[in-house]
Amino acid sequence: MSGSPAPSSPALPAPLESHLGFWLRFVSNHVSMRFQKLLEAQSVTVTEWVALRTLLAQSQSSHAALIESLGMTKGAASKVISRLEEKGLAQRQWADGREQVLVLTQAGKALVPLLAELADANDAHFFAHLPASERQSLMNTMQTLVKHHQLKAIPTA
Amino acid sequence: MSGSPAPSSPALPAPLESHLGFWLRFVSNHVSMRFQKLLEAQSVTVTEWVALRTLLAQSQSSHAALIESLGMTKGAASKVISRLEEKGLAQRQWADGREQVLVLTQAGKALVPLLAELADANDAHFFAHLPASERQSLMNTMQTLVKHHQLKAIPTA
DNA sequence: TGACAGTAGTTTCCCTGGAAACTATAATTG
DNA sequence: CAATTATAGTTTCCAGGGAAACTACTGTCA
Repeated sequence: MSGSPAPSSPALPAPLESHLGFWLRFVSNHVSMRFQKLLEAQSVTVTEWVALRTLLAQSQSSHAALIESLGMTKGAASKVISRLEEKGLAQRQWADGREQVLVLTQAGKALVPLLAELADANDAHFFAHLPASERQSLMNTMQTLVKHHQLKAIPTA
Repeated sequence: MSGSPAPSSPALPAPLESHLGFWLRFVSNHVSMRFQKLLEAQSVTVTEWVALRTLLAQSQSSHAALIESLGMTKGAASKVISRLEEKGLAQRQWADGREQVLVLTQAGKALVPLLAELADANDAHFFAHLPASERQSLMNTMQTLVKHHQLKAIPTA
């Protein structure tokens, strides 16, 4: 019982907490969930926010561009756009027969700055207490990862 | 056109990419999704993996403890456990009348090391190319965040 | 020009998870 | 000891997202 470790148990598997992916998922989930709560009052989801913000930036953006921003499948993206249309925040416009262009409505344009404040507040809540250098490192690391792995849309989309 | 910025546009809202939360979510989603793909061959989800790994560590763990590890509501946790039971990987045991204890089955115990290898591989795929110091910083930052905000179970659970 | 491959976007089906109602047991208090 | 309250866990309902089938248009090439 008190001897050396049994040779038949070849080292326990690494604990969950040893994985960066575990921590990223854990923190990220909490950040998103808190943001979702903030957005709730505006009846907007996190995904919809990302879509709206993307559309504001690109003024008129293709469906394909949105998929890339959202990092989701085209099917899901299509549904997001439908929701935004139902809420009167965005609109589909058919350019030529096959490709479509998306634009924010007036209501959409008006809403984005308001939501942006919530986004700022949420990010500040979670990260403002970190020293600036640490925030910068984190940002750099994330961007490095995205670049290195060429993370864009979902690979299987 | 070339003068100073129009005073009527009171500064555009911060872009999505300026938020750490955005990057965390983006990277984390990709990490989880790739891991999900790896687990798929074993018919196990990421959540189930977290539960299994937790149960291995704590040998016998309460439902409540699992909720904390999983970071999800008790309802969802209950369903995860049901799935694990259906798959013959874990088992509920009623201690006294109200609290329940969860244990891995033989099959569960046998499966965990295999899944652990996949977890290691996935983490390595995403993070191994980073210098060790950067990995360490990232880990530290995540843990600081968890501690600072006391992130455990879902606040509203 | 007509058949066929390719592409953009939508729809359907299914699974997962949160919210909250519900069940069953335990603790409290008169 | 009964009645009430609190707590552990389950179930039901609903929303969001992936997979893949489907629709509709656009080439391309014989």
